[in-house]
Amino acid sequence: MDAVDRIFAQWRAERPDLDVTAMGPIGRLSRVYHHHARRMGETFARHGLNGAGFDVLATLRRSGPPHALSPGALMAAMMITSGTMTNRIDQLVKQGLVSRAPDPDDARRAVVQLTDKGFALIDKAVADHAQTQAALLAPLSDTEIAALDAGLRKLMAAEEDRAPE
Amino acid sequence: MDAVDRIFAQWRAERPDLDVTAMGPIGRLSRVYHHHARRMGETFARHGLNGAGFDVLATLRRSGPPHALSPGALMAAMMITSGTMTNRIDQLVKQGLVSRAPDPDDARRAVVQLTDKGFALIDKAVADHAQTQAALLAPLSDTEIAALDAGLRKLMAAEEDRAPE
DNA sequence: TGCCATTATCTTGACGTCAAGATAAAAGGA
DNA sequence: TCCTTTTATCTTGACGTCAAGATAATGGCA
Repeated sequence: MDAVDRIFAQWRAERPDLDVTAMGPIGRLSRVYHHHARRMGETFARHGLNGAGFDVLATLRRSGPPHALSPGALMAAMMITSGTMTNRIDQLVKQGLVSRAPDPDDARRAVVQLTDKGFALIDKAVADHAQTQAALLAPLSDTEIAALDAGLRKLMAAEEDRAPE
Repeated sequence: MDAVDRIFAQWRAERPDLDVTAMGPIGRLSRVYHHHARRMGETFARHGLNGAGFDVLATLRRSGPPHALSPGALMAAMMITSGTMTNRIDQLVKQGLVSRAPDPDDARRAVVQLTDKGFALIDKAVADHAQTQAALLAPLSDTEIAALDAGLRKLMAAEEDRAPE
């Protein structure tokens, strides 16, 4: 009987005409997500970052040498809007973690690249982050993780089918 | 091979020293959560609400007659800060969906209560919401939903143990 | 070549959230 | 009773995000 079960029971009592069975898994997923976000945010903060900044640095880092992408490519990778991307890059430039230069081949484009400082920072932060993520799943056995992941994978696939453009 | 698998493969190539196995389930959970939030937001919008307003109205509705709670009780139910709560109530009062009155027994407290208009609105909106939630889980069989929920429940329990105050 | 639709990025304004602090009332001990 | 601590709510300022629109360069077609 957790917090979501209690909400479920309240709805059963107040609106017995409704089928609220989906509420359990969806409500728990939301709570777990927010818990993960908070824990990971603490990890990022230890490196002077927030989730937004970490995402950009990590995307550049894992893209491999020369650790440079256009704002548009970063946007696509993170599923955020252009205004958000501009803002994120501004902050990281201000912190000296990435550089922004015009693209010589297409003047509409910019090239966002990890600085040495940004590279060193993200390489440490991502190692810390991987440990945090492992800790978040530690309550589950490998079998349980696999079952959870299978369900999530199927839900994610359904979503990607839905918005194919 | 979904988007998260591709990110995973990039990390394996760039940082083979790290154990990034937890990234898959956690990354997928985040994506699924954001997809759910977007879909549910569309449902709320059809009723002139956003997720914040829906949460407040739904919490009051399922609390049963007289459909009234203090801001503090609402805060605890939704795990948000006091400033956020004040703002949410302000918006709903402005829309005529809830009333805010001083508590006669404790002048520090307020009593937030559903208006008739708010009651009628949430009763329709929550029915719509239940359907949306069911649709979000439709890609999974009952067995798969149970397996997913079992994992989430365990993660949620671990979180609640962690912050027991 | 010249023009127009498309693409890429940045700007603006609004929103919801939080952290920290202000205000005010209640509760409890001396 | 008085005073301190605790509790409940609201205020303020900052942040990250988005939607819509502005700006500017590219590419394809006539």
